[in-house]
Amino acid sequence: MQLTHAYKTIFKKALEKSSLKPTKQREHIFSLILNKKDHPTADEIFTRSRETMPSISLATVYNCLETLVESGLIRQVNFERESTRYCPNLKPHAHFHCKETGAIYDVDLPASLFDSLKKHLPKNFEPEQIDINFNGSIHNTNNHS
Amino acid sequence: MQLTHAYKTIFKKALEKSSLKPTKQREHIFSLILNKKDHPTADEIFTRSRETMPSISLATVYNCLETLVESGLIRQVNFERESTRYCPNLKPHAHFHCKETGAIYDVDLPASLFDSLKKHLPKNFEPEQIDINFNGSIHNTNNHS
DNA sequence: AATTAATTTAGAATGATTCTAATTACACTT
DNA sequence: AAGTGTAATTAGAATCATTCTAAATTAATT
Repeated sequence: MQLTHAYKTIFKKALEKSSLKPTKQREHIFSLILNKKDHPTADEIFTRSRETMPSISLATVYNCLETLVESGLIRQVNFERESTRYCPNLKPHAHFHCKETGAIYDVDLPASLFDSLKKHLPKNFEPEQIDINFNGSIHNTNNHS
Repeated sequence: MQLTHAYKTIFKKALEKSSLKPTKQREHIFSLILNKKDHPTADEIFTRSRETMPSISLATVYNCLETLVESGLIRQVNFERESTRYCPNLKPHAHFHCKETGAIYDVDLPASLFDSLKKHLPKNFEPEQIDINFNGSIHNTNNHS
């Protein structure tokens, strides 16, 4: 539940670039998301935060998540109208949502694929973010069937 | 605000396949979405419905939209946590969301692109639906700048 | 120590959607 | 045509994630 020195620097730099302060709460939530990469919801983050920071409030969790997203340290992931989830993986990737378990998996994609997607937009469309979401199920690959 | 004969057949067939009934309300809402392809929300559909069917309720609109989605006649489109929007375009395509105006545009994509996306999934991941959402702005292409 | 601005906090408010229970519509028997 | 049963519709209450509000706290600066 501690940021490495490297991440602490990234964290401070990113916040200061938007003239935001690297507070205890923001750092706590950032480290929590970094260290358990399971795409938690705000409420799950709230519960986990309180284990080591019992005084934190839900509003603060929402506030911190917003500032972390704004400063580019984490990404939001939305599936249908489920609660927003948060993801520390900043590499180009997609998400797979298992409709049976509700789990979300990162799917790495080459940047070239994002480029070819962009080619299909009209020239004056300027995408800032591209979200690719798979929805489906995960087959049990039982050996020796 | 009337379905063509061809669409009426498609409509009936699709519902009957799931043993659902082609009611007045369902047909009304389907025709409304087909004829104004601007990705309306449930609430917008509710308002438009009442113009010609004043007795319809919001709950019915939600119910009908659910059955139309289930029977594959329309698709849901979600951007962040905004209200769900509905789309009658069943061809493979993506959506572009203009963050300035909030408007949503269809972006046609070749099926081959969806295929190459699928190739990046682990073998036991079975996608049922792939959502591709662009978020950004639309530049004003002023001539003679 | 006093001033200021930003952040955190608790709890209320919001808003989209879903749920509930009652009513209505319709297909199928008698 | 009346009766029965099932599905669909309806109004309004309930839910739940998120945002808002206003007060309290914190930290940096004078």
